[in-house]
Amino acid sequence: MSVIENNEEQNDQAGKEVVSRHFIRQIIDKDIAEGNCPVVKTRFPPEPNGYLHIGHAKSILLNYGLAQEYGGQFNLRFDDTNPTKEKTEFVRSIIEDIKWLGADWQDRMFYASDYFEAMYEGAIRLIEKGKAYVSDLTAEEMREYRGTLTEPGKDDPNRERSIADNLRLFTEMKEGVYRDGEKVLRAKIDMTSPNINMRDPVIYRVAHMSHHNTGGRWCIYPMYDFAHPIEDAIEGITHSICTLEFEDHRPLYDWVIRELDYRPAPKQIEFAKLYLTNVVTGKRYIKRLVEEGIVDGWDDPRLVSIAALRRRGFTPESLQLFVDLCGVSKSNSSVDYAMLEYCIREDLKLKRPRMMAVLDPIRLVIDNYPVDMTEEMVISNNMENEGLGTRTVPFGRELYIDREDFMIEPPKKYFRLFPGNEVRLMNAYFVTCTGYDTDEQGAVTTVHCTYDPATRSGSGFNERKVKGTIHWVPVKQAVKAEIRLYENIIDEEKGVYNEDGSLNLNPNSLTVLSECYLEPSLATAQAYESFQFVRQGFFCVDAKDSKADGLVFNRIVSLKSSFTLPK
RNA sequence: UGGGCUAUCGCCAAGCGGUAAGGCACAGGACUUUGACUCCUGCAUUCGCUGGUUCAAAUCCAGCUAGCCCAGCCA
Repeated sequence: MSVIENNEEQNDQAGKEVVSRHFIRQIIDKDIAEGNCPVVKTRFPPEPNGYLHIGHAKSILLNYGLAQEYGGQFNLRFDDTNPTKEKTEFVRSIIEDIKWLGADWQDRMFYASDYFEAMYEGAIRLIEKGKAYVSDLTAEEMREYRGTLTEPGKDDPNRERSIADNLRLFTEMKEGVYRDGEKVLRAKIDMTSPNINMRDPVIYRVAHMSHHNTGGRWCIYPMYDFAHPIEDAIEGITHSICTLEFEDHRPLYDWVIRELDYRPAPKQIEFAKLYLTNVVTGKRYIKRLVEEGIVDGWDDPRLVSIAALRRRGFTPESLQLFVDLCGVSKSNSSVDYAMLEYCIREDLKLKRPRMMAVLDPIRLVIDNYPVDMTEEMVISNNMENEGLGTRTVPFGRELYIDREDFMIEPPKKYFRLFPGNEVRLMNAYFVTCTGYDTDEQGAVTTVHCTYDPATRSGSGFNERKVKGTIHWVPVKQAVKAEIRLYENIIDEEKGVYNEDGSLNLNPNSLTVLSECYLEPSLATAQAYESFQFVRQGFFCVDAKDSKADGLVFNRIVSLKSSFTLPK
């Protein structure tokens, strides 16, 4: 007896989903267990110098998710310490994107520039401790003194300047006595360090420029390596999560925290960026695509900026699923786009109505159907989710069907319409093909059929079965629309880059179908609204180009298919 | 010829000394008013390589190899 019970218990254990804990969670678990961290505080610190893309989404959702999971706090902080690159336009778009993703910073949205005073005071303290000095070196000289990856650097001629002189000079820097580049403040660490970041890094520079947030109040600005740890410390961030390329900066991060005696010390943790295979995220490449008119903006549905994904029809939930499936680690990796496609299909599958739309129309005439008759077919919006209700679609003698659903001479295993074959018109009747018309070029224009009134959907007809079911739209009530089909903007066969560094573009990345017909209930579809078009894929109303009297849909993703026409 | 990091299935990724989770992709099959969904089934005798320690190694040690990052007054 006890053996059986024991087994059942083990089965229960095995049945529980084992969620593996990635390395960052393990670090936090340990910090909490050791009492180093009463509340977990994370942050997402974008520089407002561009649009967010899917890589940022991983970081946002990671930081926010961790705060949620541990009952802590998540801050949004604009890391705006370099006025030469930053614009308020980008803070606007970043806020919009993060909100849309669902990461909630509540009332904690900050600017690094809000802390300029504290940073300035920190710099003064460093100078007073003899840990920072003003340098007269030019940028070129600085580079020469720094040494190389394999050779140590040389001490700055100004390295032993007196504290009093440094204080005076730094104050003059702040007061605008010096031109851009004329003087900088350096941390005094170790010019022979094997880690180049520790070779007396510049921590303040002069820049006479208006800042998007502080305007003309400052003409000296702190460098990232000095500013970031201070920002984190001021906000009480416990775990400062960044990407791998900052690993070498951690000693400097820790140095700043230690020298300025910030407690408790925030901990920098690095993880691998998210890369998608055959996808471009580089700013300068996208800028070129926009300038050359190859895409219609940073939110072109073929791109992977958050705005583009939103416009294409991706949902926040699908991106959350995606980053969850990708995991968090320290190995550089590149995730298949197929994984993203899986996630959006998975999310939309039960949430969206399944409608009929004909992308490449030909006419189907039911010759034995009364000329003036119309039937109202009541159709379930989603057979797998009855909660989505029903709608009505008019059915008549003349319909549009997709060109692909008829062949004069079908290959083997083709079970759609061809002369003599019977198929089901989805949610309507069985029809049998009796003939077809062609134009002068021999292209099929109309397919002729007869229908069997006994076979109406829902009637319980059970005498015979058909192998094929095709979708249709009534000619008279159809809504005309434009549908845009997308492929990867990169030619996947050739890889992302040419030898000269240019992009390998796929000339077929956009296909515009201008004569598509939708069932009438789609006439009122609103921007960003999405649907399954049965047997074809998921589609979303384009927020930029769609009009009430000229609907435009983007194909988000096709349905999977194990059938391809032999060409 | 410096320093830092990484290496487990086609792609992600668990694993933390006790004998290779899971997902995506793919391939078969069942079901089907979406050639979809769902459901079954299959998919690493092996963990970059070579040695060593151990009763036992993907896990520990040593030595190699490969890839990524660093010489901004960018972040």
